[in-house]
Amino acid sequence: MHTSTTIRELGEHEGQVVTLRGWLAGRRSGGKILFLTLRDGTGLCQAIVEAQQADAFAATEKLPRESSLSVTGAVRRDARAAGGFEIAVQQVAVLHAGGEFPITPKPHGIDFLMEHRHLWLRSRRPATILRIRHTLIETCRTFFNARGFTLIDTPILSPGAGEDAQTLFPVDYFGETVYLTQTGQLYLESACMALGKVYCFGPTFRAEKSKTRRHLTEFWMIEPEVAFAELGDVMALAEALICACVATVLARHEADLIALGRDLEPLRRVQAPFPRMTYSEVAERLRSDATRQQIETEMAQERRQLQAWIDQRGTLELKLAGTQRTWEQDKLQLEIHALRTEVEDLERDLENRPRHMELAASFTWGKDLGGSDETIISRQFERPVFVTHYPAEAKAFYMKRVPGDRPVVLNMDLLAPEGYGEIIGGSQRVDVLEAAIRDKGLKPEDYDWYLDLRRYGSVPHGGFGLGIERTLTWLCGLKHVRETIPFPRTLGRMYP
RNA sequence: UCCGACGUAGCUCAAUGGUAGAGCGGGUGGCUGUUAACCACUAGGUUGCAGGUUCGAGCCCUGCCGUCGGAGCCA
Repeated sequence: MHTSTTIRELGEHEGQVVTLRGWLAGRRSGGKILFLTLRDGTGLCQAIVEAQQADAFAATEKLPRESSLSVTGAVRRDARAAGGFEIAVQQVAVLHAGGEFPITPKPHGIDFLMEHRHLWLRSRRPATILRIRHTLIETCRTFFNARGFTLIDTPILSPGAGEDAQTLFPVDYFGETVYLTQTGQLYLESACMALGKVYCFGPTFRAEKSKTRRHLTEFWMIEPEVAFAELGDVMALAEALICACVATVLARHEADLIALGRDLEPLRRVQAPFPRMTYSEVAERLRSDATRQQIETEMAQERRQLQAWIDQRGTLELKLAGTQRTWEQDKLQLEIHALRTEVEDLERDLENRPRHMELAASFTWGKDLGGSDETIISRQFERPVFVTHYPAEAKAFYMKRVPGDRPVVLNMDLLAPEGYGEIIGGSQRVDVLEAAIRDKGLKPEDYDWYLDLRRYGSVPHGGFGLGIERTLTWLCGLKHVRETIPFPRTLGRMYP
């Protein structure tokens, strides 16, 4: 029996005979020599099988990709191996010879990949994103723990609406209808009155019939709640949290982010203080000539980019027609395929722009900001932007009001830059509750326990919710939230 | 719920209304340093489903189903 090790630690065993256990990620053959690529969850490495090792050669010569196996052999340094080390195989034990693996090293469409999400996770890109997700979550927890917050697990089954009854998932609970939680907030407020500074982290569910790159029906949210906090304190907390998340992800995952194609410069610019605007200022800005001109400029740039990509594709296609060697054709076809996807995305974006411009130009005070409005505003800043003081009519009952002709609430949304939009929503909480509930057409008796919080020693308090998937989409520079969660639940997809 | 695009081999895509093809993946054979290897041969199709127009439909029309993107709503 030889030392078992992992691919990550291979370099520490140079010259020794070790055993690696993992999956067959790929194979190339050279007649009397095989180049296996092994994957074990810590990395990838090359294993060499020569024909003299007759048993090992026979065992792996036709082994399908993604079969599981353990290989034993000497670790040696070789510049030709990716990672710098390779293993010269002496023995192979096939743990399970698989069937033909559906996902090939060639491009696939998103529908096919999502249909095979359980297998797609083995590919490098999903695994990279999930590791960054792990870091993001760990950073959030560490951030709150270090500041004296107590973790409170709030229930997932709940008797009533947190925000909007229209978007609740009903569940049969021994003959009664209860709902999957949309937020832990109301329960968190109770715990806040007991422990001062608290946070919850868990899945939340919204039955929104939205099919956009920003939406999941099941997503994870981290929500802090702080006693004696006013809106400014809540904003300062959110700002510090985002700075910590960006800094930690940059520090630990620079290579991963580059592998995902993320431009690091915009992330490096994420430093406090973030710009702050009121809703009314945003409404004016949306309707302004400057914004219209900005969108037109962006569209002109996009059209130029689109033409450049189309020209580039044409050049590559010509080159492809004149190319003999197939490996070069292969590479050209991949580039053409990637360009085609980029062109399609950009064309779609350009199609939507006039509509978004129209929506912004005709924006009226009182509406909540739409996704396209957030995108427009967040493209105007290099750092995340706070938008505060939304119309009370557009927001939930539990936000504290500022009285006036057109009442606003002490709330804030944080918009991620580069067009990503809202990643945080929060507020200072209401203290005169019953009237607020009635104003929203809700029944106070449904919220009796929550009303108790204002009957027994209420204090000013506030908090916010951070959407993990949207934040991760922004950090990784992805086009769609569905890649940031292991098994996305969207309108129209429940499988696998 | 509404608007738009798409649906061809296991996968990614071609195919003026006129004989359904390529590459990858699979199979067989060859090659001792490959890097999403390469070379030769090979199998693989009810063109999403149901109607319609036409001498003739993958292509045109209608309906349905599915996927993708957007609006409303939202983290």
